[in-house]
Amino acid sequence: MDLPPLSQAFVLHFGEMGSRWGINRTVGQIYALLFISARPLTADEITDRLGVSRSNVSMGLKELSSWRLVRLSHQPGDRRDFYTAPEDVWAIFKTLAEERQRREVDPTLSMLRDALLDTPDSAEERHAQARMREMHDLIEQLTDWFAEVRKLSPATLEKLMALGTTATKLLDMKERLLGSPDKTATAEPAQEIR
Amino acid sequence: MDLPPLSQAFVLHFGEMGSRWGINRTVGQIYALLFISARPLTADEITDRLGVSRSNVSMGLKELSSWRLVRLSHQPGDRRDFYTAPEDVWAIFKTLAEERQRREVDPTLSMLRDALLDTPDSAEERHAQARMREMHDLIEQLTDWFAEVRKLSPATLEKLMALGTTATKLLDMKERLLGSPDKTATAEPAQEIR
DNA sequence: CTAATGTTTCAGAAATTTCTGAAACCTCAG
DNA sequence: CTGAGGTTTCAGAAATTTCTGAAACATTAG
Repeated sequence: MDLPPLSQAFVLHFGEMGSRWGINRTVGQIYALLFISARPLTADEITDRLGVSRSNVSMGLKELSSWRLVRLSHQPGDRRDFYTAPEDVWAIFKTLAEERQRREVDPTLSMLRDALLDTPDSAEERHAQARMREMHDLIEQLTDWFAEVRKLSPATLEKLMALGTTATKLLDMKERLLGSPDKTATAEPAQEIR
Repeated sequence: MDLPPLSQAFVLHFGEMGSRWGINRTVGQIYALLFISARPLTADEITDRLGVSRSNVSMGLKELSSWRLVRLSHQPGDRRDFYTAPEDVWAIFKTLAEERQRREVDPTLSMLRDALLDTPDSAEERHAQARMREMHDLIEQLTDWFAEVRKLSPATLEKLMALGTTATKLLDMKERLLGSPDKTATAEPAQEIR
């Protein structure tokens, strides 16, 4: 690997973390390299800098494209493909969240939905199905919420996050202001913190 | 594998998804089985029901313990260990979020912090470091926010989530009500949606 | 102490995933 | 059409991860 120290540390770390993440070492390294690069890189440049095989890089880039984490660009008078990581770190995070949703959550949700349509044929199965319903409802709720959050602009999102602990106070405030709890407050008001 | 149809479908699905998740098939299956089980199970019962080796189950349970996703219990006059998945799906989700934070995010954050302390020795490295700072700041912000959110009671959390898109309106309301933006609104007010 | 009953560890077998080099495959300029 | 410049595919090699059975290691009842 042929990189200056800071960059090298970053790239190596992403390679290692890759495995905890479900992407492989090379893919992690390619992404890291693109992320910190000041300009678009060709597949060959990536190959040289990382010291892995050309085909490995080609597959890695394909994988990253399928995650929509790299963009392709071209330069006049050059027909090679140049790759970039998107500038906006917020956008990157959103993309990541969307893709993980699609790959890791949606299939489970759909399996659960199917399971909930079936008729359990024993007491045990009845209990199992009840648990599945709990899980399904939680996941669905989280999913919907994240989808809403992802729609917010970075600026709004930052404000919302900056609120942090204030969130509760804000909720209280809302309830006081709007008077009777609306559909958003169907949870039992007297419920204690568990 | 010796399970009624609904349960089997659930367990198999979790086994498969396991790989997308960074846990292995057996661990996924063990957890799924415990999750839908109406009563605590012994390691041997798990072994029989899943049809995998006893040692594999032992290791799987150890792994799940390290994730704090199973609890140990005992029954009078029996010295075997009985395992359960926590009842509360919200608690499960929180645990999962905390562990992933610890294993997947914290190491990166600490690497980034180190990198930001170094002095870049070229223009390229300077740019790389700037990108790392962007990433660091985003991750830190998200991390802090999630930590706050995790502190909320399930009830509050549900209310907050039920708000969904209303959040923005609520924010506006708050700013109107409280007049001048406080420390929670340091983001430039005029900033546009990108 | 010894048996019985239970759990964990570990080295190697099996399975899976990743990586490579070579060949196949574009696409376009001339 | 041809060949230069580029990318992708693919079968097998290499590496990693998972799984197993056997042995080691508790713990407690008698």
